[in-house]
Amino acid sequence: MAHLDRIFHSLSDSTRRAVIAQLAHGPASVGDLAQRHSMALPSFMKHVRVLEESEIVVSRKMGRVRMCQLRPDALTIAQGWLERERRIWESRLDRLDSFVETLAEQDNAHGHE
Amino acid sequence: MAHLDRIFHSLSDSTRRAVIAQLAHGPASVGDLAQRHSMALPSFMKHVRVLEESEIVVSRKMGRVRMCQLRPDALTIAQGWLERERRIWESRLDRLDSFVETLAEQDNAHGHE
DNA sequence: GGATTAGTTAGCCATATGGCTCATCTTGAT
DNA sequence: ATCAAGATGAGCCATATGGCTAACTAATCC
Repeated sequence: MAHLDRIFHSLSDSTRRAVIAQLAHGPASVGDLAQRHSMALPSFMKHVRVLEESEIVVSRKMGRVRMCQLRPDALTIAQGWLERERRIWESRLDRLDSFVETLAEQDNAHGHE
Repeated sequence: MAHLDRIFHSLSDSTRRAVIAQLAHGPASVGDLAQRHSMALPSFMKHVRVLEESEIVVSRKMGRVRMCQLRPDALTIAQGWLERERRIWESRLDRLDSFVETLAEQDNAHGHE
């Protein structure tokens, strides 16, 4: 599960989430992305690399500019995991509800409303 | 957005994701949870604490046993963020499609610049 | 009461993270 | 040909993370 580790780790930093949010609106160069975050470029580059290693972002160099963009399926893996767990959790709550209902019915067995 | 930071950080560790997965099936004590992960209890407790600080898990002590359970809205915040970003990203791709179509049409009409 | 069980606290350690600066390299503009 | 711009590489630093052991507390069991 090292991939999920990397994906969620990427998402755990607000700078990187901001980069994702920005890239959701369209491709941008490292410089463009860096501008909004008052941070030295080498520091910022580390974030870009983290995003690339988690396969959320791809980039390629055109001239001296590196253009970055989101991968089409960037967030679906993370969403998939969350959705699966939530489903399990909710189906359990449903069963629990009906279990509680059953209990309630049994409880009412001798005093029907 | 320190809260999102903490949530995604919690999710970035496979031990903690396993705990969430287990808790999705129902409450469990710290001991129950720890058993499957060959790890010293104090190490494991740190994970539990991380999960509590990110408000994914709540626990309360009954006797000498600490019972843990998922919070009902545990994963919705993370899902919400992911869903918002994906929506932006996809609506942009839609616009881009029509933009490319438009370009193609113009290209056919006038030639290039 | 004494032993056992389930956590908890404290502290150690190696590595990872996230920031910085300074030096370098490549490309684009003049 | 030179210079500026956009990255990139190397390396420093403080703090955080994730593991451990050992010692302690508090509930339960015999």
